[in-house]
Amino acid sequence: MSPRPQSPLTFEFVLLGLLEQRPMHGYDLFKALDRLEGVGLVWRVKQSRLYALLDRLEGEGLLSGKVVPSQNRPDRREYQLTEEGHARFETWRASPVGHLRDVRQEFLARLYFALQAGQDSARSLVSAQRDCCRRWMDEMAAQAVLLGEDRLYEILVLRYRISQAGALLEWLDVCERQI
Amino acid sequence: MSPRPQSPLTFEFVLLGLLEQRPMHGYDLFKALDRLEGVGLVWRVKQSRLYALLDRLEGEGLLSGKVVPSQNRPDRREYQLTEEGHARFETWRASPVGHLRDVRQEFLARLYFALQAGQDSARSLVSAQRDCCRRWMDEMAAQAVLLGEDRLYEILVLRYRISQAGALLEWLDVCERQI
DNA sequence: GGCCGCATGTAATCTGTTACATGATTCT
DNA sequence: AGAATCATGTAACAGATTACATGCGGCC
Repeated sequence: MSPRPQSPLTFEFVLLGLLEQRPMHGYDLFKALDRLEGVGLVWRVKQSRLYALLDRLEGEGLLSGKVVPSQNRPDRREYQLTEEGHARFETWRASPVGHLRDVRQEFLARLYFALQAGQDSARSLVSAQRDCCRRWMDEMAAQAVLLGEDRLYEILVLRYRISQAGALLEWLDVCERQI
Repeated sequence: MSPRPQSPLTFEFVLLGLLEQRPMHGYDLFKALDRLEGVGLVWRVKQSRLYALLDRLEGEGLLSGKVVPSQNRPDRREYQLTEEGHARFETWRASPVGHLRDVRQEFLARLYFALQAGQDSARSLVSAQRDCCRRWMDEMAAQAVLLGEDRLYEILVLRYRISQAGALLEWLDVCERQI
């Protein structure tokens, strides 16, 4: 077993996804994320962090980088996915997120790559996420019943979550229609 | 100028708020946050982090702690707000949050303490937050107009945000009615 | 001449998590 | 007898942010 200590959790997958489209070097990735477009709309990164993450992902065996020499400029280090990196990314892209709070960044990022992968990927992601979301709704509705009427704050918090989940469901429907 | 390097950003205020109600020691705070009730519903903390934060807040001059000796048990360290801690907390509690993403934890925490402080505090917080939220909506609507029809992903992201903000507005109305 | 873009990072610091440590008391 | 609660932390590590460093080429 080679030293592969940590599994990437969230943002790392965005890097894998961008590199799946085509091999790039760090600066390219930075520019891709620094514009208010595509995934860059939901997830930005500092340059120093980016380089550190690329290092780590290579250490974990999900990326492999090779140096491309160039004159006048510093050598560039071009990264591409390994097979394991590829496999892990596909799994990530196809799964819904498990918490309402992860929709804002994580689900939107998955959706971006699913759309790149084609209508079918995107539709099935959206529909899986909707199933999840319905389950959250049911759980929260069940919790609401247990709450005494005097717990004003707790009731409001729960209602907040339910209303956010409700809006999410409607938006997922919109997505399905637009894709 | 005493050494007060950092201003507390988010969770620290929750601690200030709990200590405003009555002086407590670390373990009390931990228990208060560890139950699925009140602020504990939206913000939890690990014990080790909690003790570290209390240290820091004392170093920043927002809390002062004094040791209360006890036999059989380790001595407890009881914290209370300093005047500056008090002032900073009041400011925090009365202001709306500046980003949609901060509603989930930060606004809900402020609401908790605003409710404790009385109906008027809570109502004025809710109404200030609604004004903010309306402004977000306007900004996003303006952005949406600039977007070409071919930018499917960008449109969906924007719609997601708008739908979340819309649900938030409705929920804020509910809050106002319930308080 | 000065600033922006290209292209890479390192170093220091801050923040948070995980795991560990202690030791009495009260509940089951 | 064993588990949970009381009450405090420390130490080691992981992660992110901030600031700094370099140096060329092209544009205004």
